[in-house]
Amino acid sequence: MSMGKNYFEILKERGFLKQCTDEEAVTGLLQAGPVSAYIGFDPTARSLHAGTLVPIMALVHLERAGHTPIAVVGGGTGLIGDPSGKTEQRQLLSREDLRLNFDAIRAQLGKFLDFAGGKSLAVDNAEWIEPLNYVAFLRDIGRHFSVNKMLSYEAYKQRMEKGLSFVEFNYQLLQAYDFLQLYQRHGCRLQMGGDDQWGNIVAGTDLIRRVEGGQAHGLTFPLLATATGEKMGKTAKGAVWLDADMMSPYDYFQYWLNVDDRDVSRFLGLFTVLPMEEVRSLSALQGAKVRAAKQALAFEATRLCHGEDAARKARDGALAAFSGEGCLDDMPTTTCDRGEFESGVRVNELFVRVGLVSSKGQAAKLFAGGGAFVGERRIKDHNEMVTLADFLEGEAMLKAGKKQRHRLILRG
RNA sequence: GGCGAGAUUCCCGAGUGGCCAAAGGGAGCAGACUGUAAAUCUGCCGGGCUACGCCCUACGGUGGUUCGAAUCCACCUCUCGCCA
Repeated sequence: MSMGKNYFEILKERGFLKQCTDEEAVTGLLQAGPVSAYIGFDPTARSLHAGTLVPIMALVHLERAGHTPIAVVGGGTGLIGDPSGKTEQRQLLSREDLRLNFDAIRAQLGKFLDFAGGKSLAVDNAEWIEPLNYVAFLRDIGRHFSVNKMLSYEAYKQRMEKGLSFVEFNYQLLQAYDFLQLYQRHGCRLQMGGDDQWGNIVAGTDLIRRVEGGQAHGLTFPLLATATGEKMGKTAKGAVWLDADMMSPYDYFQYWLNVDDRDVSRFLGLFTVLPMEEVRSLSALQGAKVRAAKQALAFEATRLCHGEDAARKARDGALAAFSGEGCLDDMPTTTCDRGEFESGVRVNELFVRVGLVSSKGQAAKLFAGGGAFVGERRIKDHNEMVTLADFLEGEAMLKAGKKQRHRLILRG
């Protein structure tokens, strides 16, 4: 089979690479033919969020390069909880919760990767971790680990201050064991992950060498923060979820459109599959033109997560709401009975009903700040009424701040 | 197991009997300026409501002292440090 550009080069030029066990060896491995490589995903929530998008995209590129991605959703390790980079002990999840999370996350990854067609694999490490026998594990696997060495890792040092339970201390052994299992079962030779996973990844390559005498490799991605120093994927309303029920494609699109200018270039490389020539030319845009780059970023990111149709709708809706182009039907819209506006409807109730604010109290704060509009009319008081006079040809635009808009349509 | 220190709102961090929904900073939201950007300045910033007032919930947990407790007492839980 013919391979295009080396996957390693792709990672490098798109900004995915932080550390690698052996650049030359990995390049060679990838050059030689299709390779299985894996990344572990934490099943601690019902949905993945924008913070886990970097590893997901790394697998997307891997699949596109003709290799075989393996997504390990840690049903087994999830029972323990990775202490890396955490300052406090993780809450342990029940098996049932993990099961539900696992199914949801696998379905979500399935939007990015081709599990159905067999180009990518999704596996649950509970398969080999749950049956483990303690004594056998200690004897066969545990003997390869040096406590002295583990204690010297930066990942554990932090926790040495705060306290680290024995359960968590064992996490690294299990992740290394995952790698070993994947090496044996699927010939997996490469593990990738966030840079906080470095220690765990290297532990896996060591274990494979000791147990199998085999050579495996690891590489890590930089841990992303936005230009303002925030963790990726957080907004006022919470995480930027990849699940359409938890965050609509329209809002997802808006999230990417509103990123800081300084992040656009980097994000285009990481979160789209646009060719690098295009990424570079978009990144070169200056001033107000940066918005064109953001449009591309938002569209591509939304397309990958929610599909072409949803992305188009999100874009058209956003255009309609903010620039008068696009299609009004694709922006958030609520249809109301004409009758209720004859006598008038209280603004605060209206804003709550269409979901622009979460409660009347929130509405009151918005009004006090001067951030609410019905059409061109600024709302200052929660007792104001919205009547037929506020509608133009049966429609009215509600605004909450500069970035949230909602369309009302009269019926009857 | 012993001794010492500690647990405050999304995060950091003040607060030692009423003036405490709790200083200050960060984050966030809103306004002005802009490009649905940044920086800057201004306002908001536990929640709800029949809203210039009322009602819930909150300073690790439980109980107590008091007219009144984040603040005092007792016990418990967890964390950190030293010792075993």
